Amino acid sequence: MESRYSPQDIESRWYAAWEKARAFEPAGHGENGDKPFTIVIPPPNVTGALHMGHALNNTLQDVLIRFKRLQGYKTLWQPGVDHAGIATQSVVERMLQKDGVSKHDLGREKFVDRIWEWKREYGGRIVGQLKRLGCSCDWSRERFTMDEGLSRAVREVFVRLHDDGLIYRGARLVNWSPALQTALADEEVENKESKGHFWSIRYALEDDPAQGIVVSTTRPETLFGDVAVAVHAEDERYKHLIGRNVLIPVIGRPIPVIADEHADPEKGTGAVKITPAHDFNDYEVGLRHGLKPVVVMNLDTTLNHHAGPYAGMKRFDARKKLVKDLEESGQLVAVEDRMVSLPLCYRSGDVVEPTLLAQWYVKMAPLADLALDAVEPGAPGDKAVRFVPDRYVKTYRQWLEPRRDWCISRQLWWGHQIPVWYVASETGGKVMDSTPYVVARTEEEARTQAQARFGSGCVLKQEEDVLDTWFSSGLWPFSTLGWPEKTKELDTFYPTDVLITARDIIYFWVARMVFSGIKFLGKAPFHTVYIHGTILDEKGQRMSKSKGNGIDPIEMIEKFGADAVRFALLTLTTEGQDIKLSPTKFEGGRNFANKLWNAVRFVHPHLPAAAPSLDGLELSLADRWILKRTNELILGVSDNLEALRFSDAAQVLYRFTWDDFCSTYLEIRKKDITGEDGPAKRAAVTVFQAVLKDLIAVLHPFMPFITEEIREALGEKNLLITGRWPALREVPRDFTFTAEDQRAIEGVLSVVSIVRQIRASYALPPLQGLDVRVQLDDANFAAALRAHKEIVTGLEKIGTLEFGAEKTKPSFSASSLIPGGKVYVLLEGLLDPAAEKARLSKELDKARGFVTAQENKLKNEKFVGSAPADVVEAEREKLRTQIERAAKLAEDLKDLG
RNA sequence: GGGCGUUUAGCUCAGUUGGUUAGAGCAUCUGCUUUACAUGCAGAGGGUCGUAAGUUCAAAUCUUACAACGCCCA
Repeated sequence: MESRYSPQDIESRWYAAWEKARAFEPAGHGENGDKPFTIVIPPPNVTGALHMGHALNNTLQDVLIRFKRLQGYKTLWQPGVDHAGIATQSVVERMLQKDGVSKHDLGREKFVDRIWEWKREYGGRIVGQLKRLGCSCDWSRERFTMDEGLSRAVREVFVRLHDDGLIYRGARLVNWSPALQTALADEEVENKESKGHFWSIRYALEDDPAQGIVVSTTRPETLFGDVAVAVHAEDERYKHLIGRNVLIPVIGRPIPVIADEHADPEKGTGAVKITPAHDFNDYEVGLRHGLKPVVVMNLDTTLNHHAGPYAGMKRFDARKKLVKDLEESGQLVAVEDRMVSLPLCYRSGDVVEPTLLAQWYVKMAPLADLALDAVEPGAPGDKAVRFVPDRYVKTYRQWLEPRRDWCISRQLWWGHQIPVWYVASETGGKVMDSTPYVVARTEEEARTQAQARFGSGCVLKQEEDVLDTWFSSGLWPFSTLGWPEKTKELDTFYPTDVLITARDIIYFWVARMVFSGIKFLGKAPFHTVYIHGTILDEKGQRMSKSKGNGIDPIEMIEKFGADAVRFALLTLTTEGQDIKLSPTKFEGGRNFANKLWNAVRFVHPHLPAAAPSLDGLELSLADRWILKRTNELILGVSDNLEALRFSDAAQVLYRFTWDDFCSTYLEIRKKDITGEDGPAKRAAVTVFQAVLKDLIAVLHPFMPFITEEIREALGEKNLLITGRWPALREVPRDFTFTAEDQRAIEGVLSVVSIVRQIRASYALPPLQGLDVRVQLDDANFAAALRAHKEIVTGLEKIGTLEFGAEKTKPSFSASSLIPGGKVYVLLEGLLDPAAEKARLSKELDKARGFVTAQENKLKNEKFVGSAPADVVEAEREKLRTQIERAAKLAEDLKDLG
């Protein structure tokens, strides 16, 4: 074995071995063998490359899946990718653009073929990267949202929702992304504050141009679409104007002054222009007053004929010119700099234009209610969803509660084409808002339906729009398992268990999965949603391509190893907290792997060939102690993982491995392990091997690669990944460990600790044997420690070591306290009485300070009266020990003269 | 404006239901070529737990207010 663990050489080998063994496929063994445990991967975009957020998200999933697999569950980690409509279409469009080809040159069908080609060639990139990380997804079941089966699920859901009256087509205001030329859902719009202006413009009264009303706006170019000016009904400044007409500047079209609460007397001039076709608030105002919207902007952001002289100009050019013209004509009353909230398209960054267009919608109220009920305290078991941390229920509720209808149509070519067929022949071959349509699972079904209603000669034309990507990802927990077919997989693995994701996905995805699952399968898709934190850079900023502050997980894997990357991320994953990351954080993981590696490397030549059995061995106190600690390790890791406390689980492993197993146990038994064959050596190497076997099993979910490598070095035949979660060794059947043993090991270890402190403070070389006297208050305790003096001599270079109950302080000795006694280190010729005095005095002051505080506490009758008896007794005990400490320190101090 | 989170050692963070003399890793300092590991070993220093008030016998922990920083929504 190499003196340094080098992950690079072994990781791909083990991954291949797991795949070859089909270890990722659901199996199950033992008493849990029939119980399924399922996680569906939050499908990454097919265009995506692995970033740190993915690395964290998938590490967490892999830990749980490997843990449950070892426990014997029939585990399925369902992988796959998402077709990411907008992102993917843009990528391929950009590629074509380089060759000077537009998607329109190709036509829809050929363009979609090109995307499929692209997907086949580049789309699997992230899958390969997940493998580098060690993810044990069942790749034989990999799905893609555009697969035939998943597309069937999409059509089925569309038809069923439509039949239930939950899908409709309607013309209303939508978020229009001019750059992408598609409508967007509300969640796909990001509002960003940026510098803008507030222009105050005077509208003259129609019947008295000398009078007017000044309105303020951040988007003057929309004034051609104004249908009213609104003021507050109680606003004394404008009361008299209500009902009269004002003229839109430039074009002179008369519009009424109306009273509406949308006008806030405190804001600006208190009068606002109403443009229902281009503003969401105004749209509502328009509806309230029965005002017909006037559309002034085309989909390419040029203004239309309503804009008079500005017709044909792009929105921002028109704004610039209009402002200038208004200024010149004296109608611009004021300009104010101010921050404005700009709606931006989350993909293109373009300014979104609210636009009046016919789109397809899902009626959310009944579905949102299903999802909301799922997080109510009394929700029935199979319809209940809990969040970890539970505060995210609030985020989830906030999004669902408005029950806003969901715009699901996108003017894209890549995606699930909406399964709606217009009967074009009914409107002269053209598709118009009034054209009747049928909704069906297939074109054939559509034709049958249409012919029954419109006669055999009718001509059908399928809706050109595609569905929002989230429409299909919302079905992921069951569409991947074969729904709407009644499959065995669905039967076995639905509902799934835990969904692990990031908080920005709660809106987009989690809520939609929950109501889809309950609506179509009658059961929530998972019982638990674990929301992990966001990965940030060292300064606490989000990592992003544009900032260039990202840390590439693959680069880190190459530098430190996948296990190290995983372990570091797990250590940092405390409940829901964001993670400030820097490459140095992975060093800890790498060092940890190397530590374990070297421990194994050291003992390796001495390991017995046979499988470890504790029967008939002469187990020392250290042996029995590490066996007991191993039980605690197994329990600690299990409990923490069950509770989704990843960092705590990792911490337990780290502490055990580094402190207990390496620094303490291995150091105590070092001489025996490398020594002559005999009972001591046999016991030591066997216990080492037995503990190591359990350790690598419980460590495996966290560090799958190095643990397989070590397992192989131990000569084990079967892969660790498909092995068993270790059972606890029973006390006293397998070994004994009593309360006295615990006291004894703590006693000898505290002697070691004192010797080390004194050695360090006198700068004595590690190899200088020290003569040590340990004086205990209790002769039995002295005997118990004496029986295990080999632990002290194993950890420290000792000359002579005596344990006794007689209270004499050896001359020229440094002393310190351990619970129940004193430790003296003989330092003839070396002792520095002044330094020694200072050290002891400091200790004594501390102890006395504590005694005073403790006495005051116990003098307080309220404390003694109202605190629980066990707490009071514990405090009394503390006082007694500190009084004793103080007395002992004072004795030794006196002896120093 | 509404919601949520964070504030504990120089840095990054733990601290479960209030009951220790508040912990870890990194960094710092001292000493170690002790033949598993310098990606290491041994030891040490370092915190009035954001501020203020309150509840309580007892507060890093509960309540309220304030401050700073961050995220989400409008």
